[in-house]
Amino acid sequence: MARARPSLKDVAELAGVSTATVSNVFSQSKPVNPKLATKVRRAAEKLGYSIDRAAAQLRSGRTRIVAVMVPDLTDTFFATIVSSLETMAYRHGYDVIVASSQNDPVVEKSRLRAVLSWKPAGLIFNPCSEVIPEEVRQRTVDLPVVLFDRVSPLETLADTVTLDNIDAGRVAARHLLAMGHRNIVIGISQREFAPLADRIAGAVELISQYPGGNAILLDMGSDIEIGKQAFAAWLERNPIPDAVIALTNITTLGVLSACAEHRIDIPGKMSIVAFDDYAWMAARNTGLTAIRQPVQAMADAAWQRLMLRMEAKEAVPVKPTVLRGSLIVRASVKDISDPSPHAREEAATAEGSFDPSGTQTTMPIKVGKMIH
Amino acid sequence: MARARPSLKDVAELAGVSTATVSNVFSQSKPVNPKLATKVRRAAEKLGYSIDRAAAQLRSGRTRIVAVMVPDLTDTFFATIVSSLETMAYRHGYDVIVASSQNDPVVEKSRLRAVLSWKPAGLIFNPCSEVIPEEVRQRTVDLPVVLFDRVSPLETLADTVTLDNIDAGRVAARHLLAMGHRNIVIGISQREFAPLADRIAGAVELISQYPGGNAILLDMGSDIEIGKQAFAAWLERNPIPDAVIALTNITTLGVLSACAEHRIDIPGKMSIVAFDDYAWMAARNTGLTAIRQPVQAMADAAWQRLMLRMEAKEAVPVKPTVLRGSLIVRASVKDISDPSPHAREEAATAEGSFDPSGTQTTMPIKVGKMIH
DNA sequence: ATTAAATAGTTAAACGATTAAAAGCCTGGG
DNA sequence: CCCAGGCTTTTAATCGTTTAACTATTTAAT
Repeated sequence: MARARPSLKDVAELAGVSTATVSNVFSQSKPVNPKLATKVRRAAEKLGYSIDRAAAQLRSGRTRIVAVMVPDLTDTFFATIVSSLETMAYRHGYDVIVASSQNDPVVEKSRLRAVLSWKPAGLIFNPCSEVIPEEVRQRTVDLPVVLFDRVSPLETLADTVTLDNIDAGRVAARHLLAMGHRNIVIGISQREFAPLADRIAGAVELISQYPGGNAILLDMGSDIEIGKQAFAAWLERNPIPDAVIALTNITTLGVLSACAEHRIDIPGKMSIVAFDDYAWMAARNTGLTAIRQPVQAMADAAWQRLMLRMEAKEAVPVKPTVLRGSLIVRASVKDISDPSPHAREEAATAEGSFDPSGTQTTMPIKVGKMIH
Repeated sequence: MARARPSLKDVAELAGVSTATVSNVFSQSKPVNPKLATKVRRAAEKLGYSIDRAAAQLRSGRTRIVAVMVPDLTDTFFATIVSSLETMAYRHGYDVIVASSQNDPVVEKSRLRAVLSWKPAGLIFNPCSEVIPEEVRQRTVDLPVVLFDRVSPLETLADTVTLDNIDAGRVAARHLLAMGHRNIVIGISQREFAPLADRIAGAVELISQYPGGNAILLDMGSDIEIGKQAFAAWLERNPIPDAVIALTNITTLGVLSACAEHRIDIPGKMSIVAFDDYAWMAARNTGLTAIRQPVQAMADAAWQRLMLRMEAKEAVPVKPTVLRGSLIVRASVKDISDPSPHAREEAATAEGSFDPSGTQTTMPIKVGKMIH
């Protein structure tokens, strides 16, 4: 009973064919007589045969592995992406190797080398900083790569899949402006990251060209506690703003903490629109109005591009995919516009529609005021 | 420049030694003269040599892979565990293959087979249901396995790492009782899961033997929306309870949603203690009092046991590890005890201390009332 | 001085698949 | 009837390590 694991040879013997035929049955790289094929399959079944990855890989030099690197698995956004990718990969016969860079470029480099040493068939890479490491740049020619999330859609190094962050910034700002808000703080964690820079650009553009609009950029760091203190410190030296746009989950939590501590009523005294839509945002007395990223669509797009490249015979031209976010209106933005008959804009809520034109130009930034 | 990847042989040639020696230098399975060793290493460096996993594995039959299976990567609790395991594994020269069963036993089985086909050196398994699949049971003899979280500490099949859920249930109940609460709803997602069963046991035990104590078990399903409706429905047919113990993140969110919708003030009209400590729980006007699992310690313990087994020469006896949770007191529990001089209990906040005695007995359950 | 034991390094045979190249086997046209 | 050409199947080499078995060298013990 406790016999050694059966090999191709055993199957071949039992089926009365050569090992090559058995191999062809499983890899379907060459056609095999259906009669023989079933015989082989039956034999394999009987022996409980399953292919040996190591041997197959050694000989063929290929793998069915895709490597996925994210800045932080702990963040639900990334975890959801990974989970979704895992499902799709599995469905297509690939296995996923995940690595998290813990938001540290040094760790990123070393983990990257580790996952690349698996000789994956493809790489889905979400850089933790604004610079794409050399290891990826080099491999971009011989390895299917798709860059994800923390990259500019203008990046030409490889396929990219990103949110339309400029639009997202605009949507947040437009909503706030339409509701009568003028003094708007933009809570930032890492100003350099492409998505954040774009969100800022989009929001600032609209706010600063609106009569009386005043966009205030506030760096809150990449830690909730620090963000809370930064926001609290700012509040001490300034009047409460009409609203804040929290550009990330971290900043949202920072702002919320500070407001809770300083007893600032939301949306009574101050409104807020958050980024990313988490379950807890709805389970509050005042649900958080937020811009939702089409997580599923983003994962789909990334996988689709990667597959295309992995399975393609010839070179595939680089293409950026930019997806629209959607505004989820809940209760954290108060309407303080004067009741005169304004044209009140509708909240755009078309979830995750593909943007067919993959092109995008960066908008000029006008900053109303800047605080460090 | 674009030469083929160098092999052991190339390194051996350049260093002027045999391939066996080079192999020994890298695998350190046999001692080699330090002088030679450095020569080999230098040669390897020069060629940019790195070992070929597939070949090594094919020949040796061993891997440096550990498989990790969780019910849902999307859940921060599991994601944190995975992330932590990944770090530790990497540090010890192992690679991690993650798979999520999406809380579906069928998916679990198939993903399990997939990860096992990697011939991992170890498996950290967090079942998605209360039954441990056959695939794992069988392998438990020849494969280092540690069972995690959703298992009973009484399980003898393999090492287990769990929260002391009975104690956690007691701690929640004790806190509530001490604050004067008597009618306590226990919000449950999946009654069968060992951790929840134990939390229930612990809480019910204390509540029901307390004078006037009344524990009400309420099934809220494993979905926030459903949980919200279940709780709301219950509220319509019953007076608002003094407090609720939400046994999982899902139930917490469900209760919170229902309360928000029905304008039930927390903790004014009703108190709540949650399980698991997420960042958003602190960033509220009334921070959530919750029982925190020592996530890091749990991951550490799991890894430590697995390592022990993977590296051990002889059989290692099965050992359960049970870790204590800690009560994080914030603002969601109101003190409604009468002001007579009671002995007010201290909140136990010793985070993640190891419980040296790995044994545990299940407490008798007395249910005050039961509602479906 | 002799030999046994210990140590270090080498040789060469695997491991289990894939895949060129060779070999069979048909089919149909001349 | 023969042979070209298109299938399908087989043969056998090969991928890059590890490792058992062997050889050579040193050390220790008598």
